[in-house]
Order: sequence, then structure tokens, then C-alpha cells
Amino acid sequence: MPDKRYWLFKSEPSAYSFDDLMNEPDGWAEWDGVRNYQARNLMRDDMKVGDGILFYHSNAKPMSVVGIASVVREGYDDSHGLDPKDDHYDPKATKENPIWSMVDIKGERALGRPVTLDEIKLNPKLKDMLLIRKGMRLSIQPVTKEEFDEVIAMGGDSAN
DNA sequence: GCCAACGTTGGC
DNA sequence: GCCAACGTTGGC
Repeated sequence: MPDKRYWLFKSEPSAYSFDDLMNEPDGWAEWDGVRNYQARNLMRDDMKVGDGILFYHSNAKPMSVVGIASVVREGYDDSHGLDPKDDHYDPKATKENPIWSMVDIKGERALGRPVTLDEIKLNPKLKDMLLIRKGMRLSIQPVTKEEFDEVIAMGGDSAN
């Protein structure tokens, strides 16, 4: 996979945690409900099957990267926006133009230990991560292979 | 719980 | 097309 890319997905563990992903009965989950155009474009246009994902817990104690996941289905229509009863309903979405996209992801493995936001901020190799840029709220962010590998190394995972 | 930063909406 | 108001995110 010559052009494998790497991403960071944020999730509030009170809403959906890495354990929830690992415990999915089917082994994978729809990453639905993203309602931000920039994040949508990344999912719709740039993600490929096999891409690596750092799974980050926001609004958590501690805030940290807790596990590794991967893309198992490339961007497709997020039909949840069409359902008025769905939490992620968007009144502007139509069958002809659902507006939003999602990917499917699979939990790979937990890190040996969580890598906290504080540690990421202190690591000079990770100083350019979007995650620690002031005001950066994007829930899906690209990361470089070097950053991806560094976080895994910090988490004490030797699997790759 | 607070609030800064940011995206979106809507009046003009 | 500008921009103030508003809602949300997410660290603190």
C-alpha cells in the first residue's frame, strides 16, 4: 500500500469510546454523524481502505490517544442525516443529496498505555500535530506517518 | 462550569 | 457579500 495515509479521530468516550469500537459485535463501526465539511471532505475524498487511525478520547480524563483503528470502507453517503428521528438528522439533507459522508472503521488494538495530550505537547517530534494547534477543533485530522509511529512508540506498542 | 475559537446562519 | 449573532467544540 504505497500511499497509505494516517488520521486521528476524536471521540468523546462518554458518547463512543475505543472500548465500544473494540466490542462492536461485527468488529467494525460506521463513523457517522460528522457534520463538518472539512472532516467530511477528508473522509469522502482522501481516506482509503487500510489507512491507519489514532483513536483519541476528547473531553476525557485523561485526554489521550488510546488505540489504533483502520479504515475498512471508503467514504459513502451518511444516510443518518435523512432520518428525523436520528441524533444526527440534518434537515438540509435529501435522498438526492445526503450532503454528508462517512467511512467504516475497525478497532485494531489498544495502545500499551494511553498517550496523553500533555505528553504529545511535550514531545518535540509531535509539535506540528494539528491536535495541539490552538483552536483546532476538527474531529478528523491528518497525521504524518512519523507522528503516527511516534505516538505508537510512546504507547509502548511494539506491533509495528 | 467557563469560555475562546471557530463554523454556520440569517438579516441587511 | 458583509458581519453580528448564535451554536458547538473541547481544553482548562
